[in-house]
Amino acid sequence: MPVARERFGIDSLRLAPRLLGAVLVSEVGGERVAVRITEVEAYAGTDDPASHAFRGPTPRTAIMFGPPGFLYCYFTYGMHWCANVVCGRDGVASAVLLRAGEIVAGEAVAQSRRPAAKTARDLARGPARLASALALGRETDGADLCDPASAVWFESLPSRPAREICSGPRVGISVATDWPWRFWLPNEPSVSAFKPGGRKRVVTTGQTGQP
DNA sequence: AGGACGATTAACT
DNA sequence: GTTAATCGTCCTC
Repeated sequence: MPVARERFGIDSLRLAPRLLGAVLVSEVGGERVAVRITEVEAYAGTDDPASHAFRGPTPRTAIMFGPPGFLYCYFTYGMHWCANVVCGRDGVASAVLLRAGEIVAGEAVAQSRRPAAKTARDLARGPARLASALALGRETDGADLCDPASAVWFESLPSRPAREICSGPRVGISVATDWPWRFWLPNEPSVSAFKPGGRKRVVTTGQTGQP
């Protein structure tokens, strides 16, 4: 059973830490793959210069301005797809980029989709790799994560953030680089290496955000 | 109509 | 550490 839509109806900064440890499942082409999310980034729509939604809705970003609980997939660098969870209330373009995870089911399928992956931890280490392992792309853009018949859904979503969470600047952006809106679980092999844009690591113990 | 660039990855030196 | 690959999207003319 998918997670109820109202669970996604919160701001990206509050949803992002809760997505750490969540299990996302995709069933595309009859093949099922599940991933435990270990790294995410929050994007705040029209308030966030790094967000695709910053300059208002376009055909590509329209899904982010709608109700929560949908998948926003976008194509980048001429060859890769990345996937976001649309959150926040209807009309507010809030979303969380899924940056990395650990494959917990369908590893052989994931490996067949990611032939370049040398080890299991590389299967979903990075946003485009995660999308590729789960076959998220043009076909799943706009997928309703809360529809029981959907090809993509969350099997679990922690009601509280993990006990220990790290945060730091987001990766691969050129604006708002000092906003610590990237979140990851410590000691996870699937979390991509830190890249230019920030060297600091802020360890948060205890719970993050509001209940 | 044209062009710059990107929420990246893999394969190099 | 560096760089090619590759094309949809969006901005400018």
